[in-house]
Amino acid sequence: MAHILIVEDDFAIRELIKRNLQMVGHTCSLMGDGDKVMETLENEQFDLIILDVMLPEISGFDLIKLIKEIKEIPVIYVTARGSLEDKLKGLSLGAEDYIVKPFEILELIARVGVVLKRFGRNDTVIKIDDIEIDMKQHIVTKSNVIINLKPQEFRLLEVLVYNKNLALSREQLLDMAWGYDYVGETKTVDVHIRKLRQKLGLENYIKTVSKIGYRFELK
Amino acid sequence: MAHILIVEDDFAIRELIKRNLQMVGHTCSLMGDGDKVMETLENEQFDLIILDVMLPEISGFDLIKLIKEIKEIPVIYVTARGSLEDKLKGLSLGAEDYIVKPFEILELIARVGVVLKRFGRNDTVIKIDDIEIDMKQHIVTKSNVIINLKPQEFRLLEVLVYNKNLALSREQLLDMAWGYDYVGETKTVDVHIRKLRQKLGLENYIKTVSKIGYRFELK
DNA sequence: TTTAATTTTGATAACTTTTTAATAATCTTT
DNA sequence: AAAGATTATTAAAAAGTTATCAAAATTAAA
Repeated sequence: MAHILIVEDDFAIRELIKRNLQMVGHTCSLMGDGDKVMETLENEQFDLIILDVMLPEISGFDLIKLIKEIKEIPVIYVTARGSLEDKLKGLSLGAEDYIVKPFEILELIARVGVVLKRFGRNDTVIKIDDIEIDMKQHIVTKSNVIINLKPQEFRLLEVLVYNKNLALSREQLLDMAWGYDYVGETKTVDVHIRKLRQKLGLENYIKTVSKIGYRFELK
Repeated sequence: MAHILIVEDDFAIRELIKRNLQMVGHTCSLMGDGDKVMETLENEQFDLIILDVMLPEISGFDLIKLIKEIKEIPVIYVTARGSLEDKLKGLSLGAEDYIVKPFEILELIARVGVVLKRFGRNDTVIKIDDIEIDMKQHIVTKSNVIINLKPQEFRLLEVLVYNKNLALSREQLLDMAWGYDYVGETKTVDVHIRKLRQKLGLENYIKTVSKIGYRFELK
């Protein structure tokens, strides 16, 4: 999927972000301070930077400015402070989004997804064994045969793929694939999961996590 | 359709552009810097060049100048968001259009289409089974019988053909075939789709993508 | 200005998708 | 191993979307 640079001085948070982004298939490089960011950007291609604005040496805001001068790369910045002013400052400097600590890890993943999509850097075709999911064409094939998925099945599949290897509760799945304002039973998730397993032969990939929900297991 | 040269130093963006132009049927050659552009142009025929103005070795603006000296070939240049001055500079040097990063991929495809059309380099006749669409003359025939399409029906057909295999929402279709400033119901798209299907017997080609819109499926 | 042609809208029919609810199967815990 | 709880499976009901038609509105032409 995407290659992401994480610049964050707190070791625990750095690792937390990395672990979770890796779990859904991104690759990550880590940095504890802003010193070598510009240098690294010269030599390595990234699809996205996640940047703490409270760094020991250099202000994250200054860094955004520098990054934007040399590269057309999206930045999501992480801020502890709550002031609206700070948030706007980062955005006006060209950051694509921000997130406030402490944050929900699923929210971070979702924002990363949105930004990557906006920048057209995420995969439009995902392959699992003989299954191909083409996000742009809205077509799913298995062994090159088109499998007709209902719209809601497709959305659920997207969410599962995008959050692969994470255990997702039925409520989370409803939020993400049906929308936060959805009202209805969680049972409908089960029924849709069944359809995906059946139509795409994903019995070995979509695992039931008892008492919680489901997890899409991918290498 | 057309053969397009993409000169862009950012690998991800280069591939992104290629992928999408190929999806709608163009062929592409890629270059990471401006060094060999002139040389390549001597040996290979292109219908269009997409050129990043921020290249490592040579300025894209200088390149436009050089290209225009030796060839009658349209150039669309890609520039980071910025000054009006820059945009005008490229146009005054003879570029046909420009696009600002980060860009919507559909917008790029649309601009490529417009420029190719203006230069008369895109296919003027497209064939689907027994249907022939003459883009230049605005004439459509089925089994050599002229089918009278209303102007708006033809514009919609053009957009569908030009974005073949992509799932397009009613809103996107309105933007592209009716114009971004169009105000009105999306229903009118449905009615025009019906007309095209009916008049041209395209029931098996223009697929409904439930909850999204339509997709024109071609080989 | 009147007439003709085109486009849009709104009503309803036809169809598709989603949800629910009931029952069977499976898993967990004691 | 049995009871209790959770999940799988089905199919019918409900909800939602798209297709179709023709009248109304708009635009262009005479």
